[in-house]
Amino acid sequence: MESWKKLGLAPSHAYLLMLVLEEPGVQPGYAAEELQLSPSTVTRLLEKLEEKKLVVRTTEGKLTNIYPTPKAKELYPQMKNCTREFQEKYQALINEEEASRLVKSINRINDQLP
Amino acid sequence: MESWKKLGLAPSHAYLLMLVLEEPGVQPGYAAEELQLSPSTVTRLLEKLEEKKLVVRTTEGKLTNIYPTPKAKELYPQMKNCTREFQEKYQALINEEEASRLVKSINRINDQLP
DNA sequence: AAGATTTATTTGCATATACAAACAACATTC
DNA sequence: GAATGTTGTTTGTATATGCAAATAAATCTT
Repeated sequence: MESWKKLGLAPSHAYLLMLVLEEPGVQPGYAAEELQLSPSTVTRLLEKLEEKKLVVRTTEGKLTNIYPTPKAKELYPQMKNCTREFQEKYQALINEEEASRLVKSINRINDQLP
Repeated sequence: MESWKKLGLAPSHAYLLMLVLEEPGVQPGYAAEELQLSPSTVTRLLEKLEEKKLVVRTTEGKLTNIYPTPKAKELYPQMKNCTREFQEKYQALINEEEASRLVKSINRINDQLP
């Protein structure tokens, strides 16, 4: 988590921002599903990201599109680094097969949930 | 989660209360470790439980002991029921071996964490 | 086309939780 | 035994998050 602090972004903000960078124009509802958050939480995260001039929202009718600003684009490589660091740290910490077993278990269970 | 509502207790409150019922006189710090919560969170939960006359705190020196009230003791069977219901619901939902594999994975990983 | 239903987003309010600082009692050291 | 450090608990403040209601736009019904 250390790494994120340098960026001045909480992980949840950063993950949303990366999604916006990877799919410019993405809509809040889709982002909510993708990140497994409620729509209202996404709205709150977007408020913060907008304050920080990292995204802009354009609303047309009932749809809203989210776009990254240039400032956000500059941050992208650093954010990628953070996710990499994070993974490396945890893969060192957690035995690798164990982690992949866990991920598989979780995915299988997820498939079975309603 | 339905089941808990009837009791008027959020699950986290109920789990703390059950701990207190099972180990009367337990201390906040110990409860925090046991429930994997921070001490401050336990304090906040205790405030609520005390308001509802389900526990009492007695402070001597820097130590605090938590005791269940008779009212809490009456609730115990119902709370036990809730945990049972909850488990049954999820074991029906999730394939059983899968769940136990997952629990094992999580435990193994937990053992390896610092 | 007016009214009813559905859908996407935002707001108001509530809860859970933590971190850091404050506090209070105890323990250590010189 | 006064100063310093340690430990257990509580407060102040902040963040993350969700549910239910409000809003607003799109779609369907008749």
